[in-house]
Amino acid sequence: MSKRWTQKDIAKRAGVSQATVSLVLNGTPEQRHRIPEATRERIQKVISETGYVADPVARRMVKGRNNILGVFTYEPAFPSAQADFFAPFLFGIEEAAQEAGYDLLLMTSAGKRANGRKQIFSETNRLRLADGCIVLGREFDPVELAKLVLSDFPFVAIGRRDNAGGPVPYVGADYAAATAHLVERALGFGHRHFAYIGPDQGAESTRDRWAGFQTGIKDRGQLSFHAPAPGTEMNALVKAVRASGATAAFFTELAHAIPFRRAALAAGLDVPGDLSIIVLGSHIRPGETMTHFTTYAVPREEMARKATLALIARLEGQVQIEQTLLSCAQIDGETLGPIKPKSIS
Amino acid sequence: MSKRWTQKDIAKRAGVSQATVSLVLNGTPEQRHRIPEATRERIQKVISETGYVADPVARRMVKGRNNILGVFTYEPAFPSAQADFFAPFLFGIEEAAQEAGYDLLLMTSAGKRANGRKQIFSETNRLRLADGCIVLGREFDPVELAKLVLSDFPFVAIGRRDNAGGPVPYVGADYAAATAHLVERALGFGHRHFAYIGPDQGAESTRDRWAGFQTGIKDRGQLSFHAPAPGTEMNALVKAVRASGATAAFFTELAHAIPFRRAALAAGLDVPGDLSIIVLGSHIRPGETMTHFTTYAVPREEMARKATLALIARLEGQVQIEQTLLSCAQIDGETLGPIKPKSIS
DNA sequence: ATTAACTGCTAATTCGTATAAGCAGACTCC
DNA sequence: GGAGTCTGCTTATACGAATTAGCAGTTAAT
Repeated sequence: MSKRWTQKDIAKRAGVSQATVSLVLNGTPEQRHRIPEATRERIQKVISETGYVADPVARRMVKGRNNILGVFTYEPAFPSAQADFFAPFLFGIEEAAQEAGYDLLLMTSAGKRANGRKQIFSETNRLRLADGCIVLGREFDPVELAKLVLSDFPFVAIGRRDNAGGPVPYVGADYAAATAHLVERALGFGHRHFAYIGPDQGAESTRDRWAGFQTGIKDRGQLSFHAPAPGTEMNALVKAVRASGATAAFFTELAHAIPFRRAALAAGLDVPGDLSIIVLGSHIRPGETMTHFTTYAVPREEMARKATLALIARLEGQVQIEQTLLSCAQIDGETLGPIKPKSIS
Repeated sequence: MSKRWTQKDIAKRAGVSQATVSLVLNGTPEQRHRIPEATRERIQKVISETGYVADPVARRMVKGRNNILGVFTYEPAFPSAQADFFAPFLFGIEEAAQEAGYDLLLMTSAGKRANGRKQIFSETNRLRLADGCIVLGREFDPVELAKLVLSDFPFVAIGRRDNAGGPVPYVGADYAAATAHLVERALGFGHRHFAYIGPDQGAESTRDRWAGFQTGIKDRGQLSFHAPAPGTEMNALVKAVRASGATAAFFTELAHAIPFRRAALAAGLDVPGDLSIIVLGSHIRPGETMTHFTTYAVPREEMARKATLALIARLEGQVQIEQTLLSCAQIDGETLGPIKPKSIS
């Protein structure tokens, strides 16, 4: 059990003052130059004997900087259910942070309030241990976000965020454009009647998808069916969609599209011949389903990397607030195609 | 841009001294009792007006504790290739830390030396920001580990570790027992001649597997073929294994077993009828290969959770060093079975 | 011979908070 | 009416390193 050495201890053992030790360790070249080789060596010897390492906390007190990026996730990040959603973000953040020489502080324990959600601002808030932070999560509390914007604490959100008492710096995915593009393709295949299974309000990403869908349709097609969430009965949903006359169904959740397709096939329908299925981004690994749905890929790692770089840029002097949307790669899949002639009623 | 408020600022605005503010915030009930309601309210009002939050760094300077667990990974954790290996550990750590109210400091940027590996002890080492740490990685540098053991810094390793100038606290997987058990099953199916494709030395986990294999075989079977690493030519490897007379091939890497099986099938062999294939744990998702190999599951999340709890126990007073091995669940798979009669030469 | 510059350090202060010690005034008690 | 207690604070110090200012003693320059 070696004790925890301080500079004072080192100084005593080397027969110098604490300040000298500090100078040897961190002095500018000119300052160092004024300390003769012999003294420096003596101090270094004591340091390596003792294994002394400067206390980063004290260091940060003086310097005001830590080279630590905080990562705050609104939803608990790790319960494995969420893992596939959060992991790519974490990986991206980690990669960028590592390259820039920052460590990551995962604020997993942050205060929770009555409703079970975490909050950034609480008495036990340790955000400030970090130099800045990345904020991550599907839905943000607008009040907290506004507070964060007001504070001088540098942060960047992953995912587009509405203004919250000021512009929010973010790096997001361009759900709107990607969704509109899928609609465009469906139109190209002759589809005119659409179903949309998923919410049209809530988090920004949700609204962006809806908005992109609307834009895509414009006056060239029409929404025949809309359900914010699928009922428990997929067969009923398939029937309802068919009854509406829709030939292409857009899902916000892959998790819903999978059983829907299964039910459609079971009902003797051809996908996409009778009914096209389009998924608006997702976080389930493609490998886990056999079917290749037509969708787009949300560039999560890239978003995280860019967000981290943007945060670091802010920390290192950039004042301007960045708002970036990255485009999503289209994934062709096999669930969107032209309508089989006989299928047109 | 609100400035960064300190207790001094709050005190000034409330017309009291800094100490009073601190007392209101953290005083014992008796101390608080001595400050009248009116003053307390005045201070609280200023605090909520300004959004003041105590600087966790200064706090930690005084209190010496941080409620932060460091996570040090020897290999870079995230480049996606490694992701499937590290992610379960991280998830387990996160879960346990969150429950206990600790934040996580991922020391991703830790010093790298010439050979590209990271090291714990470097001048920029920020380990001490955390109260203790989890050390993670396939191979540890024994010198560093010894230093860590000698220092008074509390840590727990994930994965069994040899003594390093003293017992190393760890939570590991019982590779030896799990491997021995697989051999046992192979023996039960009548196999007597074995091939082992994988190293017999290196990291502890590697040696444990090899040791378990040896124990399993004892004098009831024999090692007919051994290659520390498969050559690039799988067809050649299949031939060599067959030529040796081995009927069951043990692989330390799923990544090698997959092409090996493919080559075996291509050569007209039946798996497991002619040749059984056994994998000794792996970190590739089962979903990513169609074949269900006979193997065992390394309980990574569980290991991480237990290690985190052990670390917290140490931080909170437990002196005794824990060394725990968790058993691995057997996965039956379909690549181990009895030898087809006609296959016996 | 005086000033200037250089050498080799040290003393003192700072960062923001927690906390022990203490002080002045009011009140109580015998 | 003096001691003792309680109230409502304040002052001072510590935590560990970084940093600025500066102090002796020596050497060089004019």
